[in-house]
Amino acid sequence: MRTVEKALKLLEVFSDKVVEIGLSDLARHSGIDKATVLRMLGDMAESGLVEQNPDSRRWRLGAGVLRLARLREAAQPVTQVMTPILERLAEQTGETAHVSLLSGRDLANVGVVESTRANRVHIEPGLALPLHATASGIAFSAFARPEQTERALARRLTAVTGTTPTTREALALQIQRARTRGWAVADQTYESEVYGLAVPIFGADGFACGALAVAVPSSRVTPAYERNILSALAPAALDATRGLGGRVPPHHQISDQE
Amino acid sequence: MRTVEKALKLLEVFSDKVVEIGLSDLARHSGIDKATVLRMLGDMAESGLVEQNPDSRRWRLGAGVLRLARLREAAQPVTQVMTPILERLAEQTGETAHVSLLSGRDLANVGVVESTRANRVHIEPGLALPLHATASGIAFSAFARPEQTERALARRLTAVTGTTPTTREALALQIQRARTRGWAVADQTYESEVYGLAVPIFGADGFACGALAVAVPSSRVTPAYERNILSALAPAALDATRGLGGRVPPHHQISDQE
DNA sequence: CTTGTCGGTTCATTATATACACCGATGTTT
DNA sequence: AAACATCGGTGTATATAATGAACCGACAAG
Repeated sequence: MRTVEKALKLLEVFSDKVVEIGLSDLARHSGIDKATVLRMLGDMAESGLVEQNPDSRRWRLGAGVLRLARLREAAQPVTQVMTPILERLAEQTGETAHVSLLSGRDLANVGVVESTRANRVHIEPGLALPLHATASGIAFSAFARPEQTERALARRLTAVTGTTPTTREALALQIQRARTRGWAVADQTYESEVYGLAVPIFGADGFACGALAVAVPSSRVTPAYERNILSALAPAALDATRGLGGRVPPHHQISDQE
Repeated sequence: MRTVEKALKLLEVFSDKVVEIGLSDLARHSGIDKATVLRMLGDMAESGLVEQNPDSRRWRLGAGVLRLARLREAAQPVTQVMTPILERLAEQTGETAHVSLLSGRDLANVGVVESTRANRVHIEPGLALPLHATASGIAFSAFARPEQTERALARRLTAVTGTTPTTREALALQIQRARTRGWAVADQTYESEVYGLAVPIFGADGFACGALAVAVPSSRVTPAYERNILSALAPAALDATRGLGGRVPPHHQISDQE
């Protein structure tokens, strides 16, 4: 594997659970030799991507990622544009709304507004969503550039829950259904007891660049509830696409019937 | 030079001026062979650090940086904590306030609130501030871990303007003055006609981890004006240190006399 | 005292990054 | 329209940089 790729893969250990990690832990986790990991961390620290806690000697994400995010946000204000859209969507549906964009192999969750209800779905910020196991991933894949869709289909499809599509055929069917409807559904394919509804967000080229989604506790889902969410998702997705400088392709529409 | 370091150095071309860049341009700018640059970009795209505009085939920062920033922000909410502090500081002083944290070799600007006055200092988000040429850099270096201070002094000190300190002795003097005063000043050492005042922000270890600063058009500076800004900076820096979970070392104080 | 683990260093081996030449496509100049 | 330049991207022999096992001192637990 390429060295740069390996080094950047190290960053994937970080999550809301793992905020800091020691050298040996990281080496074990990544399967890379300690000496190599240390050198990579040193290189990444030079550019501020990671930093070392001087007391514990453990490593964490560095201030450089904030700098890069600000640069990107100045060039294209995704967070700024999406926050009010997510807030309205969460308010209208009473459920957790989130937005994700293509980031390498997966969709990166780049914005969440949680429901205020006691029984709600929690989505951790910065989570990487697998394309085949989430409503967002299906909605994206259904309207992405053909080569992106093919990549999603060609990957090894790991079962996250019992209902995750794991064959190319099953995933292709989901994508096809999403393509005709204009939206995607994921019934506990990523987390049990979580039901997801998602619609694509389009880029300037008229292909999907991400997805807008609402996540609901399965227990609350009824056909009427679902229709209500979709009727809020459709205009929100349009706002999102326009706000990000994208273009909805002709003939695209969100049909609110099964 | 190490490969990972070289690859990450490519990210430094991006700024508010350069939002997208083509392969050949990037190769020329970095002095690295086109083929190598392309492979590095491919590796970084895999993890979402950069992405390719499918139409222009040019490269830009990817959604992955937003994901990483959200992860870090969830672990330590820098932006969230600093925004109200900056807003109050900008309001109290009527000038542009900004905060920066150590990120690799330099300080990374991770938050700005601009003055509302017509004649004001503009600071671009995500800017990397050289340690020797800015008030923030001096304030940081004066209270940083000794090895950080030494690194700052040992570097090649490039003249950015006519008044930038370029010898180790000149820089050491500035740092020493900042250490006794508790704050640093930079009179047009980075941008002409910009006067900077900065105070350190401390980490949990009692050493500086960044700086809080106010930037003023030189024409407005008088001793009284400066004192006024310092009296707003001092409590703001205390709030910042505490808000970020840091600890102000004993005996540290900000003296408002020259 | 023994044992295990930590972060970090060293250095011979080898796998990987590199640079050159080259490609077809696109755009400019003459 | 012919000639030329530049673009993004590819293939490959070569050389450089990544690698991993052994080792270090420090620390903690038993």
